[in-house]
Amino acid sequence: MDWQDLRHFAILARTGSLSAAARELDVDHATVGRRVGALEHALGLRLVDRLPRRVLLTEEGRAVASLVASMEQTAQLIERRARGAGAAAAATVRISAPPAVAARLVAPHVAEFHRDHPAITLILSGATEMAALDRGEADLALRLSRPTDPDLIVSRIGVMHFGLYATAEQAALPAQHWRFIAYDKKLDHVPQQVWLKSLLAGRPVVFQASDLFGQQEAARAGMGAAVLPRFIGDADPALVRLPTASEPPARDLWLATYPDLKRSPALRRVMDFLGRIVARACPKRGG
Amino acid sequence: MDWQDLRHFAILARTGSLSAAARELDVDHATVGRRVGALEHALGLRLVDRLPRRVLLTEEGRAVASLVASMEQTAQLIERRARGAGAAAAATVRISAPPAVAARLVAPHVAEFHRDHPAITLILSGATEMAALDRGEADLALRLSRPTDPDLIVSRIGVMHFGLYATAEQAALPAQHWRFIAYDKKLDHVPQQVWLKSLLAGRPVVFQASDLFGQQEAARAGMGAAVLPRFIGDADPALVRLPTASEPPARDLWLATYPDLKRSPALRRVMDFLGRIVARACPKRGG
DNA sequence: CAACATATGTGCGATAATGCACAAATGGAT
DNA sequence: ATCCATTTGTGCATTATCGCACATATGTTG
Repeated sequence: MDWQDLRHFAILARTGSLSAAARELDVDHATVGRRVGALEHALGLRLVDRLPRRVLLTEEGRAVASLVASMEQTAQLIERRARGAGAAAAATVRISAPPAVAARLVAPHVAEFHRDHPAITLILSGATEMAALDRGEADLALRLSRPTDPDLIVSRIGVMHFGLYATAEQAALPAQHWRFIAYDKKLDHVPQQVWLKSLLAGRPVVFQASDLFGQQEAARAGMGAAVLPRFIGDADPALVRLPTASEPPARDLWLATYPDLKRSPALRRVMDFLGRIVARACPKRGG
Repeated sequence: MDWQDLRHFAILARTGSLSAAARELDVDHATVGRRVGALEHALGLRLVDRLPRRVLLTEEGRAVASLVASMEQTAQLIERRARGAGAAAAATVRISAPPAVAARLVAPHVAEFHRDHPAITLILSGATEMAALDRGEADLALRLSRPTDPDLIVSRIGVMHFGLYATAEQAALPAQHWRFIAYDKKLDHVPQQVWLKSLLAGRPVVFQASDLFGQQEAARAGMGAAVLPRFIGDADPALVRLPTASEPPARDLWLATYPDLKRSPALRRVMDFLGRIVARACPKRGG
């Protein structure tokens, strides 16, 4: 007797129709019908009378349904216990992410994570090298380039979109008077920098900063226009997004960890949390 | 969460190894491994530590195992209740079979059936027409020709083998002195009769009977050789089987009933019983 | 009374699960 | 110390299951 057949029957007994049970189980109504038929065959009993638009339980069906309901309660207990086992586990999880992502994307949400998982301590550090995982300095790494180490479990969890931002005052100037803020030369290969250079059209870079925060602060001070991730630029009330002649770049966000670490319930909770906030701030589709 | 994964885990928890659980479930050890792995993934927990020659439950595994044990008990209760529902059902089941099959194949075993299912009353009648089902005179029909009514559920449950039988005294006579016992002319189309006629080679039919019993009694009385089903001829100590120039015929045994009748637990019990005794007396292979 | 939404039933192709065969490792027996 | 029986793990071919599309029927609504 296949217990999954019992599960389908339990849901059918509760909902009264193959279609409703199918929706709850997220399978096809045909599957529910076949599964319950298989159960009837295995038990040698008729559990349901099939009518054109609903099913009725037979007397035997009601008897089995009351037994299988206790199995359903136990299964739900197992699932709750599994969730509890994860949440209750005291653990420390160390996250490494590019500084801007760490400070502006992750850090603002750690309070809500802590509220839901008080026993898990997060340690967040800003870094861009993959070595953070290798050196044992982090359990999870968020990165803008796909990690290539074959021993890592890697998943693409979002897309970072960019825009060009300045104060409203700067934005009101004629476009040929716009000034720009860039990274220094060692980051000339970075897609955002490449894009910024393509926009210059003879207009000057008046400030160079080695990190995004400096660029953002300079833009807020009216120095000029800077390329910022949308989740930063759109959230800053002092800045507006400028129109641009070409589409801004988009960069995938990757999450990497080691397989044995992934077995840890605490780490999985953190991965789920990062997946959710990245999905909100950096959706895979559209900007 | 797939309840069948839970079932595999329940057995693994009880037996301590993938191989032992596989034997109990009658599946491959690889299947048990995959199923338990799927459960671990669904729950986000590690339930077992896999060692080279055994598995150990983790602390979480022990917790889940104690919960799933109650599901196992409930499932066993459901199965026992299903068997009880079948066995306890008071019912009358009417069987129609060719007379020889009814009297010599089925009747000798009804005592054992009754012992196992005291609440089911069997009514056995000898008939060869399919109309017995149509007229509502029988619930189950055993037949030597495949029933063709599309509304019937039909299954081939055995093969009746035949032989030529006579007393040892008759058998000791020179073959050219052998005499034969046949059906009367109206059964000339029946395969056994066709075969018998093919064996005559100028030797006489000295007795004709309209039924098998008369033929068997005449053969026992030394009148000559008769074609009998093996399960009759081999079981008669007064008769021996004669060598023949050609292979005897074999006829399929078919069991037929109506679909709604088949849902009856009592009828299924009887069908199982008939299937077993026919399989023993008239196996599908070899003679 | 007609139309429509939703139910169950079924055949078939695609996908997932299983069994099989093999490899590697281990613990007990000799 | 060696050998053997039995374990777990894995790739691949085969088989079973599922989803999909369609048919039919029905109950509710306009």
